[in-house]
Amino acid sequence: MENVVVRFAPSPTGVLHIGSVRTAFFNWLYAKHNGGKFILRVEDTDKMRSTDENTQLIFDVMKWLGLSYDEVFIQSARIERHKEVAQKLVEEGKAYYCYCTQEELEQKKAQALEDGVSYKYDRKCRDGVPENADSADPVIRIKCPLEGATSVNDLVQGEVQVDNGQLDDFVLLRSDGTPTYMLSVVVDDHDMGVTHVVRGDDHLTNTFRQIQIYRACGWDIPVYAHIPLIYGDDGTKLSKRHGAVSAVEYQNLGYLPEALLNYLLRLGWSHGNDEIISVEQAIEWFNFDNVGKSPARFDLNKLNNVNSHYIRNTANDELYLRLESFFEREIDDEHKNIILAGMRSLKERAVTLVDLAEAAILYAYGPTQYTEECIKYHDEEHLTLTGEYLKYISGNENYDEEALLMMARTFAKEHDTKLVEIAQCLRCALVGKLASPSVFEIMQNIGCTAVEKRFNDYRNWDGYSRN
RNA sequence: GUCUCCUUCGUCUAGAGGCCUAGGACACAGCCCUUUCACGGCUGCAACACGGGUUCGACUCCCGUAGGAGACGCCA
Repeated sequence: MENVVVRFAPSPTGVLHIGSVRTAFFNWLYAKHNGGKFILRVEDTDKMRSTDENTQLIFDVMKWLGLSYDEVFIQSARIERHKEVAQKLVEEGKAYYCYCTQEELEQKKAQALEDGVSYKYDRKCRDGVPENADSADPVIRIKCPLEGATSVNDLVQGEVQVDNGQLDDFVLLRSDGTPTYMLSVVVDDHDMGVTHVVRGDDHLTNTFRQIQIYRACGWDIPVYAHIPLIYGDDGTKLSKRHGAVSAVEYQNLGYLPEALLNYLLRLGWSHGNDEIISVEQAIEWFNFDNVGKSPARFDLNKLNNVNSHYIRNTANDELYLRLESFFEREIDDEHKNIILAGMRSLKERAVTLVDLAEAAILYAYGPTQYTEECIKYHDEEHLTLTGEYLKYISGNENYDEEALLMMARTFAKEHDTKLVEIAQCLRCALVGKLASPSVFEIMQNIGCTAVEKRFNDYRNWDGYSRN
């Protein structure tokens, strides 16, 4: 494939949607796979709804995900060019001024709805300016063919054909002189040399309109690939009511970019039975043949699974770096080292970076409260037994996990009890709940003094007044 | 309503006419491992929407039906 040029063209009228992220990723992969160019184009022609915050968010998310682009454009900077094309089409008789007022069109639309027929602009102004044209600011509409059919050979959807009778003379330039999306995309894609348009299949029907513009301008039509949308668990287009939909939300929820990308890739695309696919492998394998045509539902369980996999497989020091923004307190060097020492077993238990950060703080600093289940190990028997175990080991030189465990086993046997009784009581003291990495590992890492302090705190806990 | 698209376990999917007694992954259940929780290992549960063709043979090809989704803006 020579000189592939693709683009990701989000509009900053809302926060960057997770579905858009997948579109961006597929574009990026296709460019990388073919050694082509990837363009980021912010489509902000709707000035009323576009915001700088959302634009910034797009850049931030792309950076977070590592989706680098070769060029970046802000569409509104190109408005003059868009206008120029519209004007030229009018001069060539391929587009025309329409003086119909919005009220007039609203009325016709309402009428069509009442009659139960589908509304299409009636082309009133197509063959010349009507007598009573008093609208000061007309729009420019394209002259769509009245007969025949338009077809595309989509890389994902296959051959799709639509009767031109379905098309109406849509607006290219608004009455305030600004271009519509339909015009802007086509002009920009052409000017930027875009060879492949990869986007959500909600744009499929727009394609037939956009092709009319290409034809009117006499330009080459790009290759299209319309990928299915991501649905929510109820099978409809993923939206806010389904939960988190913006890319930053997932970042804040503690998902790793590589995990999110891996998950999104497998949603609708496959490579045999492969589930964990690195970005490098994805670049090598990606193609549109293996993109399914049917929409996929977003499944948080699977994302969680993939995320925990990537967390487990990230090196400890690297993981610590990623974790820093999730810590809810300052960490001094001493405690940082404790966390690093415990990272191997901590990361095995985490689903998100949020979980991991929380568990790490607990590990290094100890509990600030105890869960209800700790009451069970807060009776005289457990406290005495565990207290004696701590006394039993206090004089020992080897304060390491293995030795502590061995001594606990011996101690339990001597006192005719089970290891689990001591371990769980210790666990309550050390982290305030019944699930954690090995208590003996924690003891080794935080040291004898901290262990005794945590145990005393636990002993002094007034567990029974909590209820 | 009109147009377009879709339909394999609950979910993501493998499947290019015989390899299918339909495979994998997530989720779920059970067992093993085990100081808890996880991890890991094993086992189980669970699907070709329906009806017609074509064919010696159909999850795979064709046609219908049903269901679902998307698009129908001076939004993108």
